[in-house]
Amino acid sequence: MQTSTRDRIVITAARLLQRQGYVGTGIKQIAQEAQATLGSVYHFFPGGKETVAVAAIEHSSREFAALLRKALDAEADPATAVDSCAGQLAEELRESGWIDGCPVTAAALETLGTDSPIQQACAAALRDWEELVRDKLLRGGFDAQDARELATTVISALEGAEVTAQVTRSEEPLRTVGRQLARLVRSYGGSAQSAGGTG
Amino acid sequence: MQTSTRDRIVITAARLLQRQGYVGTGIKQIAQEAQATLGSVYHFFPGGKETVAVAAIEHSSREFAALLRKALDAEADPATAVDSCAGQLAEELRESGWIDGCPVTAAALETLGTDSPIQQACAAALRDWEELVRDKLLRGGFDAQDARELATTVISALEGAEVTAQVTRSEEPLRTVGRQLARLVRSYGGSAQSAGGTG
DNA sequence: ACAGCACTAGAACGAACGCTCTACTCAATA
DNA sequence: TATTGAGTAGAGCGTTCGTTCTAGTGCTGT
Repeated sequence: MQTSTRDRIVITAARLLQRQGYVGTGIKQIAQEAQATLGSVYHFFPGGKETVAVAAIEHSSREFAALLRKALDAEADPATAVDSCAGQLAEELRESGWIDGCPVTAAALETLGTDSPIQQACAAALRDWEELVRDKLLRGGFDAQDARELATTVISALEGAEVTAQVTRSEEPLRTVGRQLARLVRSYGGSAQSAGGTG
Repeated sequence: MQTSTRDRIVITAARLLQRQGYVGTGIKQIAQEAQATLGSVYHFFPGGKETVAVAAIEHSSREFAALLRKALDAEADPATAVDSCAGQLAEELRESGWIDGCPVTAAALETLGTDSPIQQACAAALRDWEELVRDKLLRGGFDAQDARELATTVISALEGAEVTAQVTRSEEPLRTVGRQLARLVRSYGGSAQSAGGTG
């Protein structure tokens, strides 16, 4: 077997959580689709379902961060890079049949009232992604506060556009939001080297 | 009793769906919190859980549309109106203890693979809300295509900002996104120069 | 009075849930 | 050979799920 049983469980759980949410995903389903048994799942994750979910979300978070980092680094201009991110998300979403969206949103929304580890893992993921965008803007010469506000906006807008794209089964929301975000970023100072400051 | 049993079921289901999603909300819980019995629920909704959910989402959609319309109409300038919307959402979110977010996102994400009536109701809700924003922009003198793209961006960004605000338990994402959206809107042909009094 | 209807009330069903439990395989050691 | 520990395998626990079912209540028209 190429991947270990533990890894297969985490990867499968991540995919199922992304598509069905926390409550909608059963331990038995995870075991079955990971080609593992119930005993194996509880062997590697004595903490039960919640522990599996946290590991899965952390895995998804790292995976999405890698995608984000790669897309951001591929373009020198931050505005173009943000637009490129949206395009990449649109492409992957379409290829998955509109089901593989943001890996943490579904799980996050289901555990809102609680202060569960799942909730915390989702919050950490959002924070990490936002930081990636913020750093890209800082490297592009943006003012610290502008970079922070733009990063929040970019991540939130991409998040929302992905949901909209999934629900409407169309790339258009992501494409449109990508364009508008690029325009917004460019409205600060115009090009890569100048610093904004209209705040 | 002031409200009818049917209405209590729909309103209760709407609130629970918003907070717990579709899978996480049980028919028995709906009945109990609506002070109705299982028999009543199945009397009014012979189609079962899915029928209740669709009615609840349609209710939430109308309710949110009313809030949106009111916030948009309160300001003449579209950019200021959008910012005001975000502020209103932030306020209500904080007051609810960060649990009453977008009324359809959670349910939408759980039924993505399917072409269930729930999915369609969520898609219709998003479309309606976007149309409200688009009409506001058109009344503000915006070009048709600009209005459409901006409306998509505004709804998506607000959607995402609401989720981010819920997860991080902070108004800041909504406040920030509101400011940035206003800036984006203003970047099209200046601020409220045309169509001051729209009534 | 009585039939008819809208609605209330909740017991009960099969299925699925998360989780625990015992039994097993098998390679590595002594 | 015997023992040990990691990992596999799945039966079965108690609970809850969505749904169905029968029984009963209260109001209306005749």
